[in-house]
Amino acid sequence: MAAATPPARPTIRDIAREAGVSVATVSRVTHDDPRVVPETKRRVQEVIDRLGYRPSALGRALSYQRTLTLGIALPGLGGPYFAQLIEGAESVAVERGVVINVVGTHLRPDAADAVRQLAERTDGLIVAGGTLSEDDVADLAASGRVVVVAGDQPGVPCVVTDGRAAAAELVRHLVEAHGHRRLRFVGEPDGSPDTAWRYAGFRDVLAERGLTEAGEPLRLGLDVRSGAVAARLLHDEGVLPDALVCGNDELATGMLATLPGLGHRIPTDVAVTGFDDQALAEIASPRLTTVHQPVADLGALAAAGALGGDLPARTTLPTRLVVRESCGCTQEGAPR
Amino acid sequence: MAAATPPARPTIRDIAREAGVSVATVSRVTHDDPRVVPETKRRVQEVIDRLGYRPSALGRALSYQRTLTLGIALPGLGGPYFAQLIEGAESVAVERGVVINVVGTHLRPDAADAVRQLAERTDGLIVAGGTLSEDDVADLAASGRVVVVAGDQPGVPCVVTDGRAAAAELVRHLVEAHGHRRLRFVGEPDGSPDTAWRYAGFRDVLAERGLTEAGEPLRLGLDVRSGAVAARLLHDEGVLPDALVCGNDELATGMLATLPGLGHRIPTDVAVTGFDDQALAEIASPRLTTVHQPVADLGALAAAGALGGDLPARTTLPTRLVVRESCGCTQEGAPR
DNA sequence: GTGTCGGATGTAACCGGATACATCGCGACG
DNA sequence: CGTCGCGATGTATCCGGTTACATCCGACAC
Repeated sequence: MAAATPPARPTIRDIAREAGVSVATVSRVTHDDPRVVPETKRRVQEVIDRLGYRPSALGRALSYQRTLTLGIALPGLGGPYFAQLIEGAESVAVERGVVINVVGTHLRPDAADAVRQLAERTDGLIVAGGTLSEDDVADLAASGRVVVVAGDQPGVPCVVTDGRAAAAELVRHLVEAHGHRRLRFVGEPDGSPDTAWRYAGFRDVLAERGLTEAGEPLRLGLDVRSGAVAARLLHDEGVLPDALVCGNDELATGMLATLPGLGHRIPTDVAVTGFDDQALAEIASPRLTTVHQPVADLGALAAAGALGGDLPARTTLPTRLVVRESCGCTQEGAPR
Repeated sequence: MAAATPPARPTIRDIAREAGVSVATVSRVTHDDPRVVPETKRRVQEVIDRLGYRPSALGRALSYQRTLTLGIALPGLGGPYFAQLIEGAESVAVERGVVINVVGTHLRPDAADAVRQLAERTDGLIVAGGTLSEDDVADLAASGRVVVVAGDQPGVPCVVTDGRAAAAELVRHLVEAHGHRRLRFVGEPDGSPDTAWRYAGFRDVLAERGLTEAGEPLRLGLDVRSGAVAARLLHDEGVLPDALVCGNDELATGMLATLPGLGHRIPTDVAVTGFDDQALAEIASPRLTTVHQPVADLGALAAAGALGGDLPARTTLPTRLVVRESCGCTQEGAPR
């Protein structure tokens, strides 16, 4: 039997020696350089195939001074929001022959370090809002790396949606179309800049209408489970507000799933709204009134910026209010 | 005014020159080598700080022949399953001072290539089942890379759960405890090995009991939206089976959300089961009967294997049947 | 005074590629 | 027949680190 060869990866010099040519010629063959005469090319290619040679990405990167990689740093990998962001970025990356590397930081005590590591191995970096402190991002940008923030940060190119205005539009719908006056926000404004802006928009409208919040924001995470927790919390408080404005769709879905079991009908007893317009929102019952965000477009734009170079300091993409039934509108779109 | 220095990253040689020492000394300082005399160390450190020098990860990796990075290749980044897998892996990675890089391939025409690229830059690789063809994985492993498959593949170290046995246990519950005889599988068995095993377990029990499938598998994706589609499809067929065995929780949740609206009560008219026991399963209404998988443990084990080295050819982690209400059991856990 | 030893630091090679420039060989042309 | 030009290939250097080994120097012992 053939002795199992220790699978040491051959280097370009191994190939050169074995094929009786110079490393330059091997490199030319791997780059399809037309200057190599067919016969030589064939011979080299044969050796490459036989030895299973593949140029080391590391060596290449060092020499090119480019890694052909785009980095994306996110707080966590859960949730459709980030998946969509990545998809958007991926579409651009594929076009440019670049591969995407993602890191999630929310489990890491050394988040900033992990991202720096990533930055080190990529040509450009997309940092999602809330992944790092502003200082860390600024630091990164200052160290000569191309950084784009999907979210909000002065001094660094950003791609954003106007969450504040979007939330305001949503809340205005609740107030104007449905006459709700006792509104409560669900989500942790201090948890992420996005949530903070949404909360700000929420408060804008209350102020505008001379309303007061029906209680402190319910400071919970942005996941389904937190929605269930929030529902129980509210139920235990006794009296529910007219409407619950949730930080995102998952949170809202958790409430949608839990409130009816506690005897609160939606939207009759209480209206619920989401944010993001994810797949869930359309499936939920009642279907969720929410704000559509062009998340994939954000990702694509950020990717183009991070790879291409010049992006204006700030690009704002439009959102769209999606009125379904959880706010109290009918299937046909009429209020109540 | 100081002319804005072009933010070119200083190299180790820049530091050496500026500090009046050799590159070896600089390297020693960055490694906290005790052989450097304090005074020298201080001087070098000062220059490092002043110029903002950070050793290039690329250069280091090339020299070390290690990247201190663990790669994870997944089909897509959506869905809680993969998020959990990554979390499990991350816990191990953090311990070992290794950073994780993730790539998703489902949007890439050149999936195998993208993963190879990743392999190139990492010390070990976790490939989720269904990400690549078996050939591609074998190829990768053959090229001297440490590869662990989270899923099923002969010839490569695997960490798995026994999806076939788990599915069988689930289906047996439907048949024995609830007396369901007309069962239908929802999901695309050819779509991923996991789904294939689950379908196999499903068929095992049917065969065992002399039952026949109540129709072909509904070959759909594993997401919420597909569940909604499946529900409509079934409704349009007219007569529903006794029980729907779904490929995962998301699919099941989609059905849970859609069937009632079409006039089918769950579990009275039709039982529905999921797979994976994700957060959704507990929140859904009715709460979803499903199979708990130790996904994070899988991730952790795979990471340990990919980083540490020797993992047995195949490690199987136990699953647990989680009986809730969507199968027809009552809250208290009694059948019907 | 000289030999020895050890600690601090420097020199140079190496990791795996890419590539500017040098070299070589050959046909064409004056 | 010498030379020029050009196409094919080789040589050597660089990318940014690490590190085995060499070197230098002062202290100490004899």
